[in-house]
Amino acid sequence: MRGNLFAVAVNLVVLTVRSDRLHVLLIERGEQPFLGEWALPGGFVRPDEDLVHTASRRLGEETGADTGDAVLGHLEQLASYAAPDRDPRGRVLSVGYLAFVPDMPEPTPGGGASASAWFPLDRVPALAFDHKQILEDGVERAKSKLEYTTLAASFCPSEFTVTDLRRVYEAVWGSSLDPRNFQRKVTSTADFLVPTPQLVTGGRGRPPRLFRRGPATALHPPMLRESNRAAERPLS
Amino acid sequence: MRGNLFAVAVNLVVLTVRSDRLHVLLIERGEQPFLGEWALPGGFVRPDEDLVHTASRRLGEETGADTGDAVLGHLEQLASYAAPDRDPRGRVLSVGYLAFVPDMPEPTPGGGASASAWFPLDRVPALAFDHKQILEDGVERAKSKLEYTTLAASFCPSEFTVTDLRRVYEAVWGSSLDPRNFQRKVTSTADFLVPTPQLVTGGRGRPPRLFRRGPATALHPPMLRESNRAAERPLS
DNA sequence: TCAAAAGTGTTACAAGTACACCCATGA
DNA sequence: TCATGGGTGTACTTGTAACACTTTTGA
Repeated sequence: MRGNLFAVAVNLVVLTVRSDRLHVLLIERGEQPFLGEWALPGGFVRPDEDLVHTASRRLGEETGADTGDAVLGHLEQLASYAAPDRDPRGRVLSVGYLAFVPDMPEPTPGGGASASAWFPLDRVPALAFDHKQILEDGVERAKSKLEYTTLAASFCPSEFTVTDLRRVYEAVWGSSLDPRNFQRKVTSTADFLVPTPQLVTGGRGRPPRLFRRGPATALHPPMLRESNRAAERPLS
Repeated sequence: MRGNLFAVAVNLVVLTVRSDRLHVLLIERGEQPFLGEWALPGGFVRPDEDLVHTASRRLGEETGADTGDAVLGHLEQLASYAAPDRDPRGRVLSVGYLAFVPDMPEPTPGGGASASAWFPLDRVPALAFDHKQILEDGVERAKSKLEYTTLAASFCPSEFTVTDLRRVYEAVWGSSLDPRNFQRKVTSTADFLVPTPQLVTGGRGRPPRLFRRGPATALHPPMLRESNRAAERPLS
């Protein structure tokens, strides 16, 4: 076997929707290199540890929730990054992971971080290493995954309304969707949403019904974003 | 930096269409471990070499064509595999790459291989390491990429007929498509196919026109495979 | 002139878009 | 009772499926 060895790290693009905007979890580095700069959470893969185990462990440490195995949330491999000069310490390969989590309290930093916080995607600071690229790849993957899977529900708590789900799509895609057609589309897709007997009272209009995730994973036919069809209609 | 280091390899899922069937390029290992068994072509990443450079270099060595940079063919990263026990020599992370190449002459083995050959996908022997998994992931990725991109043309030579292109879809998906509707679909997608003035004579029927690839990369709306439509209409 | 493959036209149907309209609640 | 958001009905439009039909060649 060749002698050129790599350190292998995992970096997480953890996305959530807060206040109708897509946010990413960033940590402030508590050690060299890039001490004090913002970066994606991550860590080195331990001996005898599989990649997804490292990712799920670090995700739990940063968010407090065990989102890797739980019903809520979603974790998948994104891509690997190994440019020879991407880390000043030497040859480090980073495997990017993409995570969707429901909105949760402020994070508690772990794993070599001095602070951590949720950033809206249009307010992301300069990032250490090549993490800007990893983040962009993750966001692009997230946008297209919503088109042909039911993963948007991974951003929601265990029970949610159709409007909650629509706001996830609008936040991730940055465009607005027709509430009436959206309602019909998601409620008529078999096994996507399971209705509960409960309605949410206290809001302004007619109380919406609460749903749970169904067993469906794919959306056929897909939900199309604006950009696929015609000129984009910005949200705001 | 931690002391647990990995060797990093690249493994290629090289697909092509020969005789209307999807084939994968396999090598017979010329060294330990798994000496004499079939495996995906690959190799270790050299110092100062980026992942895609390793992949493109090894692809060129195995096929004789420089398909990574050329107009013909396609090369993309697939996923990384790093189970602790996947290689008996120690901790080895393998980055899978997926390549589409036009049909070409028999390959010449390189890089630690004693032989290499194209195998139809339904005649693939047992594979070394976890290469069966990598191959399955690559084939599944290929199938879905044909749905929403123009990459099917990467399997064709620089000039090809609509029927050539249709046979690519049929070989990869393992299903047959209506030649008349397929014709309309691909010729009416802007910038997918650029007509040349030439017709192919010598065949049995009306001579088909030759096309080149256009600049389009995405297919909107996507080309749907049978399985997508059948799955969505179960027992009513 | 016949068989075969390329390519066009047409009808039927499925799905998405746009929007009118009704429902159920809080203020 | 009005404003607000949830939810349904429906005409219009786009795209696919199925298939009849014409075109252009070799045998």
